[in-house]
Amino acid sequence: MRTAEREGRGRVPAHPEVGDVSLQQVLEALVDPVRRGIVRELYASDEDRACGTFDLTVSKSTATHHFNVLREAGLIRQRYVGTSRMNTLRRNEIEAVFPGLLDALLARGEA
Amino acid sequence: MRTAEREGRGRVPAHPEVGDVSLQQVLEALVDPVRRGIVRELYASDEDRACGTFDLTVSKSTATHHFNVLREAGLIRQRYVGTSRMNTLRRNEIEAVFPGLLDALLARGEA
DNA sequence: ATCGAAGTTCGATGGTGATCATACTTCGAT
DNA sequence: ATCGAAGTATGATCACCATCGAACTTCGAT
Repeated sequence: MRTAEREGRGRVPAHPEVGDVSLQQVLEALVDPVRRGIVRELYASDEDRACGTFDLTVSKSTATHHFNVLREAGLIRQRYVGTSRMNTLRRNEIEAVFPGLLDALLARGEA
Repeated sequence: MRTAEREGRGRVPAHPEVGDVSLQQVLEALVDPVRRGIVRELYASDEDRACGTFDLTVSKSTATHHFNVLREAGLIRQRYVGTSRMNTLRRNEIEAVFPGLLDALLARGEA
């Protein structure tokens, strides 16, 4: 198999199993308001979203950093489509491992 | 009224309304594993607990700092009894403002 | 009135993480 | 084959925060 490891540009980035991620890591990911904003947008839209389509207040390189942190915490799944990197919330997996967490964090309209 | 402001040593420390605390502040309080351990013990015991009775891995001065952070985030209530400072979880108030949050964070046996 | 127990206060320190600019890569479109 | 758009990599900077020790305060008990 050759194509399985590639999709778009470069290697497919590492996506841990949500069950292998510690609560500590998840909280460290979600304590940042920019990242919580990303998760909130994904939670609301329920569609693939390219990194560039988010309403972010930080530079592109910082945005890349935040998306990486979210992916490594098992919160989002990323894949390439052309030059765009599409993002989805791993909602069901998160709910299975951390039941109620996303709802509790996103319930209020807060950033 | 004179005694209302005093109870045990010094002034009664400031306890914000939970509704006035931002989710950001609550998360910043709960992202620290030592503080989450304190909350977990309070959640399990459901009784007043003196600071010194907790199973903490840090020095006394650091412990004081952590309890202060939790109080200022609206998560615990503190009062003096003799030289001891007793702590309770503000469970109902937290549940009213951030429903499901404590359960989601403390569900797993994780620190 | 003394002593110890329980916390507090006060700097100092060290590590971590968010941020940015710059340079670079990769892809699609022309 | 070139160009621009979308992101990535890298290195630097900066602020914040957890941590500690040492000195201090306050209270109850003797």
